[in-house]
Amino acid sequence: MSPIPTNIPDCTIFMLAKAYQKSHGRFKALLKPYDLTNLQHLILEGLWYQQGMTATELGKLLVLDKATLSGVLDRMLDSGWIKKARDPHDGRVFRLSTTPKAEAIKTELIDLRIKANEELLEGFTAEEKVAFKRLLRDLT
Amino acid sequence: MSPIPTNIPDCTIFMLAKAYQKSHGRFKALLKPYDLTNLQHLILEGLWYQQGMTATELGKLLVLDKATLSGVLDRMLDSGWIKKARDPHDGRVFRLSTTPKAEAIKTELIDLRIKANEELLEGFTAEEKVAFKRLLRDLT
DNA sequence: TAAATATTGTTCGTATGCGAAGGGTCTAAA
DNA sequence: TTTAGACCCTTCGCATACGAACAATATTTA
Repeated sequence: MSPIPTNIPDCTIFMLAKAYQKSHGRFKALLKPYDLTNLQHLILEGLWYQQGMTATELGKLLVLDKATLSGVLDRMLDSGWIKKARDPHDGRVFRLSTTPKAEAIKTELIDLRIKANEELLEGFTAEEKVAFKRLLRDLT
Repeated sequence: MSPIPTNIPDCTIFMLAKAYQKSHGRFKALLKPYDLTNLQHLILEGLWYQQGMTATELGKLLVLDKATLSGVLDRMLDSGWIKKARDPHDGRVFRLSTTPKAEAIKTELIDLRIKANEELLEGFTAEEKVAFKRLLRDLT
């Protein structure tokens, strides 16, 4: 990852995009051995947070478009990470949950995410970490 | 844009993704009247910073993959925002520059970008703005 | 100079990401 | 109970994003 030139116009949107790009790329590399994409990992974490959600609920939790979810859920179904089950009370809905294949590496993946976050912020002091996370949250 | 739930695991990568998603979406809406995407706008700003760059140089400045650039540059050529000219000294290279169509709204677009950045950070104090931008830059 | 290597840009494959349209299902109003 | 509206999911279209392979061109090396 190249460093960003310093004499360009002041643009927080751009800095945000590049900070995201960098953190995404690093975590992507960490996930590669597991044959998981960042989005697929995020969906697993979402289901570990709450099993049995519908796609709409999952989309609200993760702030993702349902059109984006539709495709990735299919691929995760094919690759055996998640299950879909029709809701007996609502024929429109699928209930989503993880499979044993996902459960088998659950703690490993969560540790990996924690470590990736720590590495991302390793250059910050404890105060800077707190401040940065608070400001980031205020942005959303 | 839905607010992010507060009781999920602490994940800066996710917060960064959502902050980027939000700023990207807002600026996207501002750019829509001009028939420009965020990436196309970014490329125009890059060329306004320095005209005559090659695609590789532009990619280094904006931290973008050459494969990503190849497609968007073609579309911007077709829609008349930029020009390509072969370098007389290096047959592999195209020199990129903006067209009069882009120059005609240059100040308007730069003002729009400045305004979008101000709106993004409008909830922050002056000190918070400085701190956030510094921490963001340190991340990259 | 000739061959090996490096650089530039394109193309392909795969995976997001989202707006819009559409079909199936549920709910509520008439 | 019929039906209009709301809700859920899928599909399509378009635009990123990037790794890998590739052709054309430069540069370096033997």
